[in-house]
Amino acid sequence: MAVDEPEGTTRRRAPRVDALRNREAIIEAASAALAAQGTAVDVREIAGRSGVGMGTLYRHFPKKEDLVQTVLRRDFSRWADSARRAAVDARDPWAALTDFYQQALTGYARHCAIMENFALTWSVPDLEGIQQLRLVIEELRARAADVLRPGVTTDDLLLLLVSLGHAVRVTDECRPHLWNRLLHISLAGLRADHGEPLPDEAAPALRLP
Amino acid sequence: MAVDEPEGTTRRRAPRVDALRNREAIIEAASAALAAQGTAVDVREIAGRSGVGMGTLYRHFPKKEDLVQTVLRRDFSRWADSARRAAVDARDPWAALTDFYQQALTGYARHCAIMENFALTWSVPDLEGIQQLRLVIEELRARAADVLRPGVTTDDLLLLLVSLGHAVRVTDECRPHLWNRLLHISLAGLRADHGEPLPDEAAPALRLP
Amino acid sequence: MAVDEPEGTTRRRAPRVDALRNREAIIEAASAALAAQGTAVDVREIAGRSGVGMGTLYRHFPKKEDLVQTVLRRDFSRWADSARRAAVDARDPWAALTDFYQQALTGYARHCAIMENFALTWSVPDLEGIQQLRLVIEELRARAADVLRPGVTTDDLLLLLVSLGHAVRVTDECRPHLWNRLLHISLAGLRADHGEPLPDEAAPALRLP
Amino acid sequence: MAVDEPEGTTRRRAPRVDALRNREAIIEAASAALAAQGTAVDVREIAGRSGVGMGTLYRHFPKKEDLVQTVLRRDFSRWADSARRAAVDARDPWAALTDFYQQALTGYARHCAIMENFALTWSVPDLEGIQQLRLVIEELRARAADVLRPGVTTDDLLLLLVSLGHAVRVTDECRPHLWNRLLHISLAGLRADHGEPLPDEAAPALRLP
DNA sequence: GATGAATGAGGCTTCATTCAT
DNA sequence: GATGAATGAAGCCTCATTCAT
Repeated sequence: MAVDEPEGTTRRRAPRVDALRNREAIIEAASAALAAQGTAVDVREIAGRSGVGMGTLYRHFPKKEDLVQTVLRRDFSRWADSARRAAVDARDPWAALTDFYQQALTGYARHCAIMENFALTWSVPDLEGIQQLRLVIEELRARAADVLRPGVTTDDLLLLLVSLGHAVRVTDECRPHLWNRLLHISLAGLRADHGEPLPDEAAPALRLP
Repeated sequence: MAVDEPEGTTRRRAPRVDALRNREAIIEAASAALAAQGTAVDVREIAGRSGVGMGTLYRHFPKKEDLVQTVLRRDFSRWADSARRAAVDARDPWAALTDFYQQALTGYARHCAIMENFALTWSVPDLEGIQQLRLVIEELRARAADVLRPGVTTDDLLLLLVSLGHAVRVTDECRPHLWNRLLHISLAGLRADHGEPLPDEAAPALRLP
Repeated sequence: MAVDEPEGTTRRRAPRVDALRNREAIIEAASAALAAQGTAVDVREIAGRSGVGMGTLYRHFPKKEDLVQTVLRRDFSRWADSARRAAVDARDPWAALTDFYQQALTGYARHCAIMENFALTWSVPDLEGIQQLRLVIEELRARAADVLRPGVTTDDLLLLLVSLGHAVRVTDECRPHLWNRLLHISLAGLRADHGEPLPDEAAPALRLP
Repeated sequence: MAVDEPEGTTRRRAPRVDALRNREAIIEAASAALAAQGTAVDVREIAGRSGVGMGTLYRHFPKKEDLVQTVLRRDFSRWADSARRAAVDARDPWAALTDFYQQALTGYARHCAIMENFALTWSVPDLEGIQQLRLVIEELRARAADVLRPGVTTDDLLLLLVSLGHAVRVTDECRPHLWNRLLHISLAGLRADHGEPLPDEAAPALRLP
């Protein structure tokens, strides 16, 4: 403890440089480990990969869950961002939508833990990060309203992303491009040239047109 | 003894013939537990729920994996069967396809462990049970060929099922009918009235139409 | 229960023929299993090999230990007998002794559980069966007294048997005749042509001649 | 902290450097437990005796087998060493041999697990530790060649050790010096004053002289 | 602040023994 | 009496978390 530090103080001091570096190392290692093995990954492995001891890891993240959330928020945001950027570069609203899906699914869908987490979107709707993605999708939907089948909501588009994300994960290793066909099919289904309204969420249709 | 035995009672102290009843109890309990918690469920919990001791459970299923496989094969088959039956009753090929998805997704998609297992479809393609489902889908596809978008394969339809199954699981508790809308969208995408060919699985399209 | 059986009677009735047959089958199976795997053998395996159920086995032998003791006594006696017979046929007292060892070690030394049990000879000296063997050895010793080194006791000879039995068991599979050389060496050491007295058992010699 | 630490205390809450102390405590406890109960000893008991938790034990030795091997190698080596030292101090080659056996049998022969392990000498001849012992015995044999019965091999001497080791173990508790007499007898049999050659290992003699 | 050793609850599995038919 | 299913106490091992240095 520094000599000029007043007793009993809790003044926030700038964190040590190495503490920051450690924190980053932990997050990077955790990101890789979570991507590869999902949230079931052993904390020891993360500590090992980051080159820090267990104590250090637990100083920065008192519970495994804290670390997982931190990493997932970061990775999730990056993912959402990369997908958003793909969309803004597009030449028209429809291309924006398709490029968005393409990038989102290509980019992070193989991140095991993101997919696990993404599945929680609806059970924990205020999940940080998801709002960001919602906003992007909402805007894409608004801009593409003319070419979208009437009644398609942001939730529909979000769920489609979750759904296709799972398809990607499932086929990534053995049939790496199969999901792309599914994306085409789904996107075709989103286009405006279909007459029937979509079923009301509150009243499940037992008969399909 | 047997005649005055009230129906539906008998738990604790199960004998000879009731080995079967125990076996069924174990399978039922395991089915419920696997559906709710996936394959990570504790064997003790299954034993507890079935009302049998660990030894009994392990007499019937020497390894946890044996029990899991037995239950999954059963549940998977039932699932596939119920979906198939929904299809055969349909009034036309297209309705057969849509009813099949409707039933498949309504029926068992909330079964955690089936979904885990189903996700392995492509990495372990000879997974028992999957062939049965493939055959059903293959036939549905053949019958509906006229109304299906050209180029749609059995694998596409199978992956769509896996993909929507995930959507069901994800939204089942909080938005129980949301997936239905996604199903409509995807089915619309499968219809014949779309001009462009689907992308070749071997050559990933970087640009979507 | 037979009609003419008086109430409350405990008159020993002749055991059923099949009960006897079962008992024998259990003992035979246990003998084989114990010989091969020692007392650590699974009771289930014995029941399986004998073709009876667990309940039958436990009716005849309420504890695993009871069965083990029964079998070992039988096998031990047979062993002792076969060794004794080899001795009585010998042409002279020394040959009787050597043939006895030869037969004893050749015959049953590969019986895992007998060896385990034989090791208990001294800690449970009234072990049934051991007395029989002691008598045989005592007689052999008496008859061979002239050619035996003075002071050699029955216990010495018995311990030599236990000791060599272990050597047999240890080398039986990979060097099946090595123990025979050790037997020769030991027997040579038992002959009369050595001057020094053997150390008193009560006073451990710290210095050897 | 270190200077005022009383010697020989410290149990519970062991730190950094004391990982070594813990490791040693585990090994000591395991050595005692293995000596007393053989390799069937419960891992929990070893942990309990060492005053560490299961986790600590498994940190140092990931599998029970690892701990067992570590301890046995250590104890075996110590045993072999103590026997070797007894031999080098002897006044002549014959005394070296006898002192070696005396020490080897006195010292560690009561170590259950070493005996279990030693019994595997021939089935796993490259068992670590055994080579060390072989070398010692080989040298003793060479030096004592003049007084040894012709044809006695290192394997003979090694098997004699195993064999007598078993005798020690068997009699250790109830007749603690009985084995000493057997050792005298065997050693007498090893001396040069016997005319007949030992039987060839490959051709079992059916008739003894 | 960093380190990594220590902890112990909890998971899978085996097997001697009991019990209902 | 026979049967074999049921029982449950151990036994081995893992891993999130805490703690002394």
